[in-house]
Amino acid sequence: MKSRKRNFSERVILVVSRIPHGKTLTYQEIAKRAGNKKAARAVGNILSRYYKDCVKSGKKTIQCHRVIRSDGKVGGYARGEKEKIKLLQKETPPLARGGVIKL
DNA sequence: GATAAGGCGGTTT
DNA sequence: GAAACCGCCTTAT
Repeated sequence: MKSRKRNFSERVILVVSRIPHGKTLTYQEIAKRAGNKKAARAVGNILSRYYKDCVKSGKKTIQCHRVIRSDGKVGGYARGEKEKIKLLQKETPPLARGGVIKL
């Protein structure tokens, strides 16, 4: 939907794309940065859509696997939560030991 | 501390 | 314009 809320999805994608290597962000944090901290749910939806859209378009995919829940759980993933966890543990050597980091 | 239910915002069809 | 969907969060039991 391209209206005034277009900023939201845009922000979400931007923030997620800005996540540095080895770091993870929570949906809530992203949602908060996007404008609505309560829109964490929408964030996940947007990410999934955007990810699929990227793959479908053959463009570079975003780091959607670096996005986790506030509980420290990976949450969900279009390609499977296991893959997401694997990727996170592989590229997250320092802080997020044993689980994941927040913020 | 863990599990259950409710509510919330945004997108897509 | 309204209903359904989603990768959630928060509060309550």
